[in-house]
Amino acid sequence: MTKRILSSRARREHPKTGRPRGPYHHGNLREALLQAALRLVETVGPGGLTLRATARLAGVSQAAPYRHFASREALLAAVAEEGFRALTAMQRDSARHKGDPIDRFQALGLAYIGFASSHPSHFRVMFAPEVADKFAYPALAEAAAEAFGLLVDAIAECQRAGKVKEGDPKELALAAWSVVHGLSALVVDRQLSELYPVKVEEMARSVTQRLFDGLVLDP
Amino acid sequence: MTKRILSSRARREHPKTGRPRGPYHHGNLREALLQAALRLVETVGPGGLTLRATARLAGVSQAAPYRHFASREALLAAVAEEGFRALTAMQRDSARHKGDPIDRFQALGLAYIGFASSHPSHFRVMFAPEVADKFAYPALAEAAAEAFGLLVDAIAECQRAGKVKEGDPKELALAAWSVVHGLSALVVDRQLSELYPVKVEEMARSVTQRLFDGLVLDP
DNA sequence: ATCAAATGTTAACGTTGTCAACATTTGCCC
DNA sequence: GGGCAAATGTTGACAACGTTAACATTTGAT
Repeated sequence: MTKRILSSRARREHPKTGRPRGPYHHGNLREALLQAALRLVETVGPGGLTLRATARLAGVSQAAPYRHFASREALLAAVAEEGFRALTAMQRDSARHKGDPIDRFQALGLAYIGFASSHPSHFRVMFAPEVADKFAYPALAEAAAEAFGLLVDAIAECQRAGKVKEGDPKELALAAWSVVHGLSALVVDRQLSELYPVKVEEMARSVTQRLFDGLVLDP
Repeated sequence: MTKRILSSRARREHPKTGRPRGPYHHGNLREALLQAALRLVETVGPGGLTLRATARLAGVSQAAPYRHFASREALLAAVAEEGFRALTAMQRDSARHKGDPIDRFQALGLAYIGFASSHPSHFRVMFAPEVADKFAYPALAEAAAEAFGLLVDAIAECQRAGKVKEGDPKELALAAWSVVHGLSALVVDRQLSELYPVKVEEMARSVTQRLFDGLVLDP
């Protein structure tokens, strides 16, 4: 049996609240709230991602989310975690079919920028100050670390293949992360509107190329 | 005569609001509000930077700010603008005494990261999503453009001195901006907490060096 | 079957952004 | 100087929000 998600609880509407009067228990409210939040963040942006709006979209009362998320911050953390997982998946996917380690590495960076520019609001939540301490949410911290780990591994792979300079792969990966994250943040925060939007891919290639010029070993 | 700033309006307190009952007109409320907002953003962070708190700190009523700022967003834009001006000043200052164009260029980048890590909350407001369209605030757009212009000019100078590859200086500057902005954002958003905080300067040098490796012409 | 735990609801509280209505002050024009 | 409009302040209201307390319903273990 498929799980019901969002506000599709059965039965008829409550005359006062207008909320569909479903079975008292939702069945999988946590997941439904997360889906509702993800939908909200894309449609109305991070500012419109409120607990009450999420509850409305999921078809439950304003206080129901507190059984599953301790606070708005906790909901944002869950949304951010989901973002890191989606980002990681997108990066893996775009690197999968590249044979050359350098190509794989570049694909990761381009996918990062691609994710940011195609899901700007979601990307912002992933780095929003509202989640003051990421490490208070271990699942979030782990999802974020996995994304960074992808870069570190790719660098190490390039080094093993003799295609990138020696050095601590973490340090090199930090430089790489900084470039792609920086361009992503500038794009998402509309600091580059003069050039926006078609040239994002072009800028991404240019910017990552500048970095490679510094990392790659020429024969 | 010196201008009164913040809540130092004369006379005695109002028995109900507790607010000092000063002369009805403040004299320079816009500036006082801006100073109050700058103080707030450093003490309580971007989330605590509310219109009402700003008004309280400036010693005026909750609605008074609306005579000078159309909305909270407008106040945030003014704070952001002030941030870009401070950043530009810091960058200029740290590059002033460098003779070599490359050194000047690196100083700009290090100053950028230095500003971000020493004023994280202010830095966040400068790139916050609440100010949806920077170009709705021409003074803000201009202040931001000036900071970017600093980088572009420094690159062009390096090129004239034959120290950096040929190419559109804007494009090269974008790569540079991306690196320093990316590292700044990662530091400010506490993505690098394992390494934090003493190593920021070290990371900054490392990361900018990686970029230079790609830009600088070796003899 | 019973009863505690899990999970939902309603109703409040304080805070916020914003606006309308009103008050005071300032500065200009005669 | 006197009067009057504009500038700039105040008060009081409203809706939306996060959060909590008190209560209701359902579920699952014994």
